Amino acid sequence: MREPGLPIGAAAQATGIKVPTIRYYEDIGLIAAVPRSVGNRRLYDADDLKRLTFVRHARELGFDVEAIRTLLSLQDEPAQSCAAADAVAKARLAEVDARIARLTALNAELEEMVAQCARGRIDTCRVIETLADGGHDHGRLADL
Amino acid sequence: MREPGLPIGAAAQATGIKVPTIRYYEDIGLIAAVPRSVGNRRLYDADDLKRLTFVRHARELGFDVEAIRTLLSLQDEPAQSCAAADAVAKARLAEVDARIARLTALNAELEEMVAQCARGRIDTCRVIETLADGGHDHGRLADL
DNA sequence: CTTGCTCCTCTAGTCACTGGAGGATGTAGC
DNA sequence: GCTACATCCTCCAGTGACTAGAGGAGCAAG
Repeated sequence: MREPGLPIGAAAQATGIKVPTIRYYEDIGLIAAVPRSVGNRRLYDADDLKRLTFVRHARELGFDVEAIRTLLSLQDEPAQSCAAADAVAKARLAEVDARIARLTALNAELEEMVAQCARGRIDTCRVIETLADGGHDHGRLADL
Repeated sequence: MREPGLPIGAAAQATGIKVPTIRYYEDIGLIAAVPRSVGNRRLYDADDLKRLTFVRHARELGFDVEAIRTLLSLQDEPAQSCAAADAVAKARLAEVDARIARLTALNAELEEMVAQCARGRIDTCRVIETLADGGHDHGRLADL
């Protein structure tokens, strides 16, 4: 039972995902290809919009595309999906916690820099020196 | 007064930046090209290591390459650099604060998801439903 | 029937790296 | 001096998750 559905622009508005991004998701197989109109336009019905909204929300929560793929496949299974979905969510949670910790440390350091800069004379400004000192090993360069 | 200096591998170890990344920084002109040995190997002296460390630390603090370029150019100017460096740091601080706020909200939502899943029976797992609901508009997809 | 919008595909660009191929150089042991 | 072997060199391609543009086709209104 597929109703005709909306063209991609309307789907984009409805879901808050940009048009090229929707096409991209189809390209990489994250979202199945939807049926086309006679004039070859994509048509999105209510179910498709739901799936797109699911993806958007998951992306907002920081799940990467692979995780979302997993989640989407779990969605179709009835039973044990819970443990698996839980694992994905927990992994994400751990990442988020780590990031918050890192950013908090970072915040403290930046605030110190700005404070020193604000009250010091020009020759005592230590914004750059603070950075150059090498500092306190916040972790790797990767994925702040 | 340039001492001979270390080869790139040792520089990488000393600064915590990977070898290809150091070469990449030179490529994009973030770091000036260092002198080479007779055998065409890059040689890094103490000053170069300082500059690399500066870059690493700035990247850890979440500055993007353009901001670091600005910071590095400010470093060479004597006087007004403080105000400019301060502005860069402040802008970055605001971003960091925003990120922390976002991640904290996200953390709460993930924890709720996981908690519901953990104590519920299989058929009451709500990880996927929570995602599918479309949720509370945390902002854009971009730069979590 | 023309204007102007939305849509199509395809290609290339973004950012900050990361990895590999294929070849040159440096060092340690024999 | 010779042989391993590690380290270095350059260049090119790939990553993730899009984003932007070219060039063309479809569609709805006046």
